[in-house]
Amino acid sequence: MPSKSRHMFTLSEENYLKAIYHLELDTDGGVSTNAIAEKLATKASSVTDMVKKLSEKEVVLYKKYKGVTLTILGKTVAANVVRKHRLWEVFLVEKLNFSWHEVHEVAEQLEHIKSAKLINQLDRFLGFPTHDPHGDPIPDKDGNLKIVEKSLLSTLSKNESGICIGVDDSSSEFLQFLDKKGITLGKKITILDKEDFDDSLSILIGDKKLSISNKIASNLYIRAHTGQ
Amino acid sequence: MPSKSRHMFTLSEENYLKAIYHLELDTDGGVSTNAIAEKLATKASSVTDMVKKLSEKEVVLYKKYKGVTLTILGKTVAANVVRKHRLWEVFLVEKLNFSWHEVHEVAEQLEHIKSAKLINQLDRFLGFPTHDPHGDPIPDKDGNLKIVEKSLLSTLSKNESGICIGVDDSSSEFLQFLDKKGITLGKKITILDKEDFDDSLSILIGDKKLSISNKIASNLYIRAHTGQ
DNA sequence: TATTATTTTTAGACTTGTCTAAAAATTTAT
DNA sequence: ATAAATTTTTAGACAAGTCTAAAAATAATA
Repeated sequence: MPSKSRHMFTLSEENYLKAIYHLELDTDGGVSTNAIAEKLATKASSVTDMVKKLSEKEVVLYKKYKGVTLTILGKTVAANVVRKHRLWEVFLVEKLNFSWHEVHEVAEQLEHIKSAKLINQLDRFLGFPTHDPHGDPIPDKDGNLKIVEKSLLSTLSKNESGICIGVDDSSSEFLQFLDKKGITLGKKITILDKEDFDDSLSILIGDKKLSISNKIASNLYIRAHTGQ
Repeated sequence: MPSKSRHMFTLSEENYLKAIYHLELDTDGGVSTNAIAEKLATKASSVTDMVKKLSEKEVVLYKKYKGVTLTILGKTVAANVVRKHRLWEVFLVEKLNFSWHEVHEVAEQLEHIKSAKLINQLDRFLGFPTHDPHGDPIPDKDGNLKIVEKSLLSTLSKNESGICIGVDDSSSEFLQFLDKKGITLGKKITILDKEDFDDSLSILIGDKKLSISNKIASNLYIRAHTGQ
């Protein structure tokens, strides 16, 4: 009976903290009960119950009907789960030959393994990576993210170019689509032309010319790449 | 809601199957309720409940008051958990610089990760190891063990020698004791002398002479090693 | 074999995390 | 600003896995 200290969290608690963490990143103000319920594919009533519990454990701030916010402690715990998730994803791709579209499900399980030594050694073994296979930043031990200046491919103008550094939608379908088109992280992409009619793009990637829809271009992150 | 097929087992069910698997190896006939309870540090009444459930899932044979036996299916499931446990132990020692006394706790968690691809790729990544860091055999995909002829160091006679290939007691304390004495798997051990009084041994390991108690010698497995 | 001791099972309760259905609060719209 | 729609919370229930305490079965002993 590992005496349930304020620093031990169940699998379910970790998943809630992670969901709130992600939702907070693109929400201003508290995260709503419904938003959490949707993200975790559960019911609002279940969220209310859990949020009360997390509030007692002092990892979230909660005022009835007002949504929740992570405390410093909560943010640290959540970031650590995210850190583990992304490090495992790197491991799966770099060492075990997984494709980037196959890693999420397994990392969802591995992120809950508890062992500080394991994760620190894994980090070292992987060469202290800063980004996961989808281009998302890996929080450091203190939960801090290295922010990289990035823009959506769809915002570039004709003749501009950049390096593909991440995806916004990391669903399996989208990633497999990118594989099929030969679009992978690290590749240089140049806008050859933009079609006003449907905002589709003609791009140069490697030595191949491709035409991609605006929907695709709105899900690809690019790091500016001036000069050749 | 992963529709609970006959091939999906909860963490708790897997732990029971594993416990029964290990107990069956050194018991003839059914495994008793109390034995399982002791191994899992739980109560006999809990075991009875779980055993009924496992019986319905057709992974154990159970007759009230008569103990349990694994079915073919149950044995396969259990062996697969053991396989995962031991492969992860190899990973931790070989790749992440864990000591052999540190791996058990973490492997207890990792053994429950569900992904056939993960375990197959891990196996390949590790070079298809046949034994874990304590010398225990790793079941293959079908649950079969490669049996190696082994004897306890305590059964060797004066002037006989062998290769240290495993431990019986793999508690952290014992393993750390062995570390301190410089006794590791793969080393050649020669019996220099046996003391009738307390059955202690004088041994040669590498180029060092050591005196070890019978208790130690009864926990070390040796593969016969004729000639030099 | 009768009695005692041990093992195993049953019965009922508790916790965690979830759900449905209904009530309450908040927000939106008229 | 009041009514309608939406969101959130409460209340009560359920399944999994565990526990304690008591009953039943089996094993050991006299």
